[in-house]
Amino acid sequence: VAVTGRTGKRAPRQADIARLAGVSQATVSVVLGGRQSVRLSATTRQRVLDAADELGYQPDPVATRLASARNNMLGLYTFTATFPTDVAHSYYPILVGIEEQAAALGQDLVLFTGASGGGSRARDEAAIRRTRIADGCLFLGRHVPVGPIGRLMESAFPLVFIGRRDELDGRIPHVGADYVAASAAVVGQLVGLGHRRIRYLRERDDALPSTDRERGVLRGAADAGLPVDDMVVHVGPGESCDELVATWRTEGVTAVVVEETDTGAAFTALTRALERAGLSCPDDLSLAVLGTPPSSGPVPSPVTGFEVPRREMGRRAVELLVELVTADPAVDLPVRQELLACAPRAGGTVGPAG
Amino acid sequence: VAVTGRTGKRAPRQADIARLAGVSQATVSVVLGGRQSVRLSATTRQRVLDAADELGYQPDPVATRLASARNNMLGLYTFTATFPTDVAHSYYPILVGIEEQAAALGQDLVLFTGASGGGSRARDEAAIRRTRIADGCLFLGRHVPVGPIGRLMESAFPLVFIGRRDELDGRIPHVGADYVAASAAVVGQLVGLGHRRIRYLRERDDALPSTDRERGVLRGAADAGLPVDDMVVHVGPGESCDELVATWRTEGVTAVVVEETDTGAAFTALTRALERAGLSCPDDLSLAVLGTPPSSGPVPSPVTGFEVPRREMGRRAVELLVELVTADPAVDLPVRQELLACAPRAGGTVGPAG
DNA sequence: CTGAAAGCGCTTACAG
DNA sequence: CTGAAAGCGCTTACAG
Repeated sequence: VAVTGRTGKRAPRQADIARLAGVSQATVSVVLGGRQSVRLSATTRQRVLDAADELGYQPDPVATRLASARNNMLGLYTFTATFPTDVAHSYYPILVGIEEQAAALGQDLVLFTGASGGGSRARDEAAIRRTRIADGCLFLGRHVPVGPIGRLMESAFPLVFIGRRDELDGRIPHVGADYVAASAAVVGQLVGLGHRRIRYLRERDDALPSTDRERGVLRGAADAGLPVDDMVVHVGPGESCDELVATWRTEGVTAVVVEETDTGAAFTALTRALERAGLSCPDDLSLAVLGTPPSSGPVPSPVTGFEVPRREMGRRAVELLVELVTADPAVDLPVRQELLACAPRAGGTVGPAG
Repeated sequence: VAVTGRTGKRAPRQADIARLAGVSQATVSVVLGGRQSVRLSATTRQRVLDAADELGYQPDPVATRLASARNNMLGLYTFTATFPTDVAHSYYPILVGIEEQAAALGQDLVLFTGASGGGSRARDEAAIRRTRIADGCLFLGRHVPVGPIGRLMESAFPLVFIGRRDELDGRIPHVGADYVAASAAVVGQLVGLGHRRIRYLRERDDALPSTDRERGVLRGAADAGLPVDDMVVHVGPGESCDELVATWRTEGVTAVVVEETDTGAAFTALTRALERAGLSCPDDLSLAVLGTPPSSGPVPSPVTGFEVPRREMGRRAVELLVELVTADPAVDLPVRQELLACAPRAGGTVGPAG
């Protein structure tokens, strides 16, 4: 009844193989599926294999998936454009890691672009629901639409977030970076060099990567017995840091730690202000950045701080997702959540306290 | 009989809506599919819509696809890793364009990583066959496996190559760059500045982007009445250009045009040799490059030449592919092949002939 | 105007 | 050891 939809030669199906080999279509499925649970005579098996080979058979992944088997496709859902034009430096290494590991594990990747439209709630819901076409899905973005994601998790659809998440009672599987430890270590390093008056500059946007870094900084300061009350300073989008820098000079601040985000706004604002004030690092002020700045601009490169292991995060997320996908659905796995260490970057912008 | 395969709450199906609205599942399909060919009473339609809304229905993309409708998924098959670590500069803008346009047209993207394995013929065949999971597929790479691609085309599977192709009797749909015209224009520019002794340096690997550039260079030279016999010079991978540069000096060569490829090998070899020889551009020698070099290295930036419109190629390829996918299969479209113009880049490495 | 049926190409219990 | 049947969740002619 249904129409082929296209002219041209049809791709061979299991039914074609069955006809050629003189067996039933179900037998073909068993042979090609490589299921040992069912035992077939070697000759039957070989006849099927030969017929499949002769016809150049390739299974239809859509049908395979609908029949509840696996697809070998992993989804990647980004809450913004997957290939950002201006923040390529941030996502790209993650994508490289994802593709690398997906290829290694024989998984194709579905990029769900639905989110890019910046759509309504209903569109988001539909877009997220659509990830089901894959065996499982990776999610990447600063914020989580808890409704749709919760429903996906309820239905036991395998998913892994890239970046730590604490929504949904902390049950969201993820691979993140240990910003807390890395940030605390940066402060520890400064303290070790004799710095006592340290400021932490961050953007206003509250997302976990930001609050984790702040927690780390405060922990590092507290561990060293430093006063913490006036340590954290915010800078809004588009704001200048000129006044802040001037204030710090009068306060005797010797080191500044700055947040690094996708946009790099805080870092850029700070380095511009330092340049305008004619201050150089580390001579006039020690500077550390909690991540990898897009380019150090006026400040000597590399800037002291740490590396976010983006590529490894991508790779590891794929590994975890494949584990979830291939796991026996009967057994309940513990929620998979991992934080990867951030390697320190020595850099040249930190020196002993004056 | 079949098992759900997963624990957890099932997502609502059309059958659930039908039960709730008191209609048949097929009617639900008609309503939600928005088909005007079938006319339904407004009340029935509304009841179905309400029920769908109440259940939070989202169609199963896999089932939709299997039932021979469209999928809104476009494939992207690269004959190497999709996200190259070292040649990111070359593919990335294409990917950006692809994603941009795919998102604009509501298409998801399937990245087929099968090729990355560097597999056998059979693996290639399987990997390429697998692209059928999408409504159509984009192909990206220097070489074409004509067998599998030919079979795909025979079956009327919509596909578009990025980059000009002349295989399969020139019937492969593609979006390329007009290297011939752009390369001829570069030579024309040099001639206009009085250069008569010009050399063209290229790599040995023969692919269409290389031969098109060479054709353009030779055409530009021929149009200007320049002798063409000793114009083209090859450099192998890893070879130095030191001797070439020395020879050119004795031959009175005043301008060199160099090929630009993914690896940038020829350009890099040449600029290193120029540096070692202590030659500067454009004072000692005019230099033009047929593309956008990864970074100009020792040579002043930007280098005179042209821009490959990679992002536009990606965008346009998606547009063409969607046209093919949505075309009425009954009517035969002409083979879609387009060459995009390369914008000239003035640069600062070309001057009047000494 | 609406519903029952067949089919997309597979997998998987189940019956011989 | 092998085959017939049901089912995955849809779409689409076709019959009422």
